[in-house]
Amino acid sequence: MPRSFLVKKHFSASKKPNYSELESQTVLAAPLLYDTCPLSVIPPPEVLGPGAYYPPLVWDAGLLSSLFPAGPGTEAEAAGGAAPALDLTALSSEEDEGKSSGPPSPASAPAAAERFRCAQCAKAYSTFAGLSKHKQLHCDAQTRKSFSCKYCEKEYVSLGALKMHIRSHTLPCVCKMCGKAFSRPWLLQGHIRTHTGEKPFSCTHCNRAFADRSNLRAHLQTHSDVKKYQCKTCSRTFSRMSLLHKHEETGCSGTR
DNA sequence: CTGGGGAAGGGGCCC
DNA sequence: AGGGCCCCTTCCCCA
Repeated sequence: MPRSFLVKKHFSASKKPNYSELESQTVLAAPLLYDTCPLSVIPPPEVLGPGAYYPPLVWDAGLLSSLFPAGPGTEAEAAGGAAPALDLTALSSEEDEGKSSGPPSPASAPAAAERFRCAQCAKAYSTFAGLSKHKQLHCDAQTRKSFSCKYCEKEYVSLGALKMHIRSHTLPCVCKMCGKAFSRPWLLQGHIRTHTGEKPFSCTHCNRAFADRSNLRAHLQTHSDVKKYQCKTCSRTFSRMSLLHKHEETGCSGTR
């Protein structure tokens, strides 16, 4: 399971997840002002999973210092494993899947892009911030106490990570034109383009314009004879991974 | 049925 | 540390 689309299609009545609880909250009941999107929505305590918490940790101002007693990024504390391990292996493996932009192989020689390496899983990062976030979201979560989301089974080691996740439930960024809500401001920006018709990303081959850069990137594949995604069986190439998956699922004949 | 476009979600990285 | 952007990925719909 590569990803869980926690807030997917909640505006479709037929496929709407159980967000009755969320919809009763002030975040979504607020005026539909996309330009007043609260960028740092701190969920009220009742939003967070009560049973899954370690109460003294939750809203304590000294929380982070308690999580990182020796300062963030200390390899020793990461490898210490003093706290009881949590079964977040599924989450970790999920996160590692399909990340072609991930760090280089741990086996390779140290390089500029590998200056910061996770002591637990050996993943390397070019910046300390990258390593720090990785540890907070994944590896440290296996050895530290965690913050659990009330709405789903996800657990995070830091309040910041949990806050970011909870936004996918609270959807603080609301479009004032249609009322649709999003977890992040830039998602809302992209959505607003569907109203304004703005398409800032143009194809240099056919001048077709797109509102989303990723969609342009996918479109560019259609201009290429040899496309990015190739079937290992028949060598046929596809412009999108989803098309390759379809091809494989329907049974590659091995020809063509 | 297949390919392509539109829309959206989430993690990683940079500032 | 947090915000914003980038990138990848997925799902849905339509021609």
